[in-house]
Amino acid sequence: MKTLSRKQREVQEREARILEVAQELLVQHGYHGLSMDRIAEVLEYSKGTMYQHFSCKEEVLLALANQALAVRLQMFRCAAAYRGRTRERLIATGLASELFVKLFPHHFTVEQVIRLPSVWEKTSPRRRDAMRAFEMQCIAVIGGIVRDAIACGDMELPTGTSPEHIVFGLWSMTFGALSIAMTSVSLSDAGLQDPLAVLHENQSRLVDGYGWRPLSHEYDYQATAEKILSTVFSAESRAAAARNRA
Amino acid sequence: MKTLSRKQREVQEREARILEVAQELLVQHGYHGLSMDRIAEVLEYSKGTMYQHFSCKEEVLLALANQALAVRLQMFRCAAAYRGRTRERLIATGLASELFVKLFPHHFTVEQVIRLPSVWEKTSPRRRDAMRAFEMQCIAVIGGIVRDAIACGDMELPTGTSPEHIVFGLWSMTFGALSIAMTSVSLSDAGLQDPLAVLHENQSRLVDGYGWRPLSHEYDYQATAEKILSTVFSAESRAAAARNRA
DNA sequence: TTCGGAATTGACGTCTTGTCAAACATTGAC
DNA sequence: GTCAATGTTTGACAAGACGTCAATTCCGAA
Repeated sequence: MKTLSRKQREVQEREARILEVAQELLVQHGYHGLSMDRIAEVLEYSKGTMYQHFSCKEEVLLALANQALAVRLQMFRCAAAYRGRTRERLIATGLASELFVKLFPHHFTVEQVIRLPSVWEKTSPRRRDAMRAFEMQCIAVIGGIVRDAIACGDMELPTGTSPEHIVFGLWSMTFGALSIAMTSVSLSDAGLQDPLAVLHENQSRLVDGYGWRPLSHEYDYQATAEKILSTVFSAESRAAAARNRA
Repeated sequence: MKTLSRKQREVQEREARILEVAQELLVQHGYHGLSMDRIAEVLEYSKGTMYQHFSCKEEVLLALANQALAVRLQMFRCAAAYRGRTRERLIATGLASELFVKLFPHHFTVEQVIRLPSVWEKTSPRRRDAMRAFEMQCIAVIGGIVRDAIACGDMELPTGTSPEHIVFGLWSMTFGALSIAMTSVSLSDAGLQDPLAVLHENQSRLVDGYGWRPLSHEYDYQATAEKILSTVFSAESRAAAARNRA
């Protein structure tokens, strides 16, 4: 029993190291620079051993994605637990997404690649389901805030509009804005020097459009954001700032 | 002179055929199924000849992207020329994006791939600039509608907010929603059966949030959308419907 | 017909993924 | 301590992709 569990621990340990190296290669040399051979070479294991852990390269990527998504879900839960008005809690989740992309810049590439049908197809149902579960739980966290807002009278939704509609709106806008900001080259040429600030404005306007009180001109949400960054996510925002400097 | 131009025509013709085949392979076998060897095999040319036209595989992809983007820009311009209130013209451009992704489903994969840094790096400045130019012109078209709205009093923007901010909001939301809808598997599990309808609602709410008149509850924009689809984009919407059936 | 430059070819070098038989290590029974 | 059985690790190998380039073919002009 003891020896078995030691073996198991060794296997888990090595799996973690594989992902560590994979992430490092991804950060340093991009997607092109990530290969099973190179991971094996760095870790001084043979390629065969790699394939004992992950049946294909795509599985490594999806495992990497899931690792990061677990952290993101945790951050979302911290954000949703912020003690404040419902709309402030929503802002906290928005800040969580931004800090997440700053802290895990490689995750963006990973998600871009993993979502390609020809890559997705090769992954295992087990890990696919894990990823879906993370996605659903993130939606549920934000959806919960929306429901709280309705319950406490901060907002009314017309019949036919479910809380998930707002979640989808914020999700798509945030995802889209970060995607474009990360990959598009000509934004500042088009008069968009600070896409993050513009994203914040648009998020506010969208939520205003749903009549979620207090509306953006009735309340100092800038102060809310600063407070959240310095309390709930103080460690994360310091780490992100440090990374920005480097 | 005459013979030279005939040669040139032959070259252009072949280039078009290469892109045709590349698109077909992409649609039928996904990104994984697209290779230079296979294009050459289908066209019964040698691989070397392929590389006379495109210096690498990435160039083929970017050429494909630019081909589609030219069509999209054209569609945007048609949309913006719709004779109606400014907000109706905006809706026309939204419909144009949707029809575009329905008519060029492969373009989505292409853009996803081309935006990967390790792919983008290998492309030529010439084609990169072309892509950037298409992007900027699309922004300019929508930006023009926003400016018209301000000029005719349909909307006021606070100081510090440029028309491009709204463009970015709509762009990111639409891009994000379509991305998620195309690649995410668990949407209907999360209560989002019809992401396109939800996108429309969110676009309306965002524009409402900017106070662009007439607001969504003051006007029948559903009717506008139907009219646009049956007039400006009647050919495109019929083609998209036919493709949906298949 | 012949010549010279341009276009075309496909074998080749290199890299990557994923497999598998053989070598090696570990365990538990005696 | 020995040994067989079981599990693990290895690296050579097959398959397939990209991109190159020397050799060949083609073609128009003289």
